[in-house]
Amino acid sequence: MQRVTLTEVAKAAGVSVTTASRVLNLKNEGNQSIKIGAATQEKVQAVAQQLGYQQNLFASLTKHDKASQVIGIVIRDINDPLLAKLIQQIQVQLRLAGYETFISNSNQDFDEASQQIKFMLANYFDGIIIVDYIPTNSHLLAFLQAQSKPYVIVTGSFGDPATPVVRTDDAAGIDAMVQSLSPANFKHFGYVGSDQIGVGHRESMYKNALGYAGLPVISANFIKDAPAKKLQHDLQGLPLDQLFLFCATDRIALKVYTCLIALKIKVPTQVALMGFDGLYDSDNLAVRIGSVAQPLTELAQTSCQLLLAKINNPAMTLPAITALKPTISAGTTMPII
Amino acid sequence: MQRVTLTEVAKAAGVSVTTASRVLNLKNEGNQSIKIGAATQEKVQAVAQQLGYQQNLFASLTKHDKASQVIGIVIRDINDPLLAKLIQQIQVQLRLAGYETFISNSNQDFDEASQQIKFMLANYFDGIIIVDYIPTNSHLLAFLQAQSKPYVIVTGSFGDPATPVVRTDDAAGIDAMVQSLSPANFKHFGYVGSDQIGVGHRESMYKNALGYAGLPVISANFIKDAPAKKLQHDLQGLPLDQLFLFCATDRIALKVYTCLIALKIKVPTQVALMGFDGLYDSDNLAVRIGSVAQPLTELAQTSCQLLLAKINNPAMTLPAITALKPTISAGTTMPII
DNA sequence: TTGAAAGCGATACCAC
DNA sequence: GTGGTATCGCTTTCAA
Repeated sequence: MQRVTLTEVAKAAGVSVTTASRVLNLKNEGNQSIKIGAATQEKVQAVAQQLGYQQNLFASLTKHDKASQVIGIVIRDINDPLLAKLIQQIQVQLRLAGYETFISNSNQDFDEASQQIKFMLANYFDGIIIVDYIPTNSHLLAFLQAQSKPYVIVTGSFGDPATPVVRTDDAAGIDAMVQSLSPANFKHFGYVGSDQIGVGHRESMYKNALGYAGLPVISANFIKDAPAKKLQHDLQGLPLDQLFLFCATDRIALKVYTCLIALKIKVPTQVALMGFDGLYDSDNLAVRIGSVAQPLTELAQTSCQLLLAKINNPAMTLPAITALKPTISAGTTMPII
Repeated sequence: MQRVTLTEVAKAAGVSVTTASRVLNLKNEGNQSIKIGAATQEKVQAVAQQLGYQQNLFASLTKHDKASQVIGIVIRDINDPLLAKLIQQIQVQLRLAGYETFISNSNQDFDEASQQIKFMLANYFDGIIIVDYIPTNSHLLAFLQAQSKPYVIVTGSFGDPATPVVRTDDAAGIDAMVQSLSPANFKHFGYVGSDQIGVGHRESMYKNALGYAGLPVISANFIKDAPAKKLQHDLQGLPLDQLFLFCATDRIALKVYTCLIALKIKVPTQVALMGFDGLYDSDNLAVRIGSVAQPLTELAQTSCQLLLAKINNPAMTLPAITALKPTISAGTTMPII
């Protein structure tokens, strides 16, 4: 692990550490105000290169607590394609603002996440973005609030007034979806749910929206997520004609789709299908699942904007909740809406 | 950003920094050899808590360059579900060994990856794992080799003798797949490829394996990845009877599957389907794509093992290439093999 | 244009 | 048990 230090470079180049430091920083930032002899510069550069000198970022940050230009992201599950997309967008935003990003995956484990967040607090990160955690336990939250480190929570549904949360307005999206339906096209309205965390509330939102729109709800047809065989069996119990099926997530919708096709049910003529998330927007499949699409770009933009604002002005107070509206995309599983 | 320093805690508690440091480290590690007065301990703990003291990890590492117990991972694309799975497994392995993990996503951009790797070199990471990069450009490689920081490359197909690479033996997997086929079941053998990076070589491996097994290759039927409409059209041109289709990836296989179903072709009776990667091993879909499954666990284990070995013994030389064999899983798109 | 020296936050060694 | 002090690698005054 023995790395080459600036002192060694300076010694080898026959200059002082001060000069060596200046030369190397000159290279990095093009600071013109400091002038150094051309010969000295060349010599130091050459020696640094030859010795494989690598600046110790940490040490260079210690004094005058400079910003590190690094943001940490703690993510609930990196295998969730939606979250992966989201952090990619966040990363793009941060890069535009000149920040590097380090991601910490907590793998669905809240204790793990706590530890990682604490780890980031103990580090040189300028700010932290917490993705898709709903801290039911308020211990960590209190801890976070006690620190001066700027942070933002994305997609979690927590609503503590002292906690800046940026999230999707699921209810507004589901309302918009229901309102966009042509009532003449459908006789039945069903739901396929899931036990996945943070998704259950969509069922009642859907029921509410249907009730509000004066559309008939067939609660008997609300079936839970299950293995394919089971799902296929349950689907056969539904009135498979002019049926509108809302699925809690796009993943479920895709599964339902393959089941329906296997049952020789026509989509969207017999059964129309809508998912949630906007996961399959590209042409990766032969079908494009209609969906209430998460406003990923806006989520990313807003959260970054808030975080950066807080970093640049630590005194400011961020809004507790910023809710963003999803957009409706018909895909190929819906008749024209 | 003003964070509370140890000095402030010490001052507030009316003790020396030394004592404060000792108390706080005592808490973290349960070191029994050092004895501190109970009253002092309590006081320091209380003050630290109250002030929201957070250890500056960096500063505590400067001296005697201690290990940070942090490994950095640079990944080509976090949106690639296979890579996401892989790094999750790596993370599990590293956690078992007591290491924290930070992920840097380079988003398919090699320059970005270079920058991130350099950034990690400039940091306190104990080692670096580079996931799925094929450095055609040897500049970065030379740079890496010039540093003393332990590193391992996973899944990249680069074979520089001084570069430790852990990878999947695609050819062995494809050979095994072809050998496992019952020749009586199939008349035709087709391929659906992709322009995706690092995947093209599977076509020739497949052809070789077929040739070696004395099976007929219908090269006319090797079609490229395309939009669903195009793919569907191309598929119709194939002899859709006792046809075995090998797809370069599981994603392509899934797309092909949905196209075939839409064309009312029966899988696996009329067309049998095999993908590559082992991506859809869970019950997320109504179909389980047969696949040459990447040995993810082994890839993770091996790469971590090598990296940790190098960290613990910097003098050792890691093997240039470690190739691991995929396993064949029939899924539901293959007749019993 | 260059260098000496102070200082950043924390730990480790050596006194007391 | 506790505290003073050197030290880590680097940047930043302040002199020269």
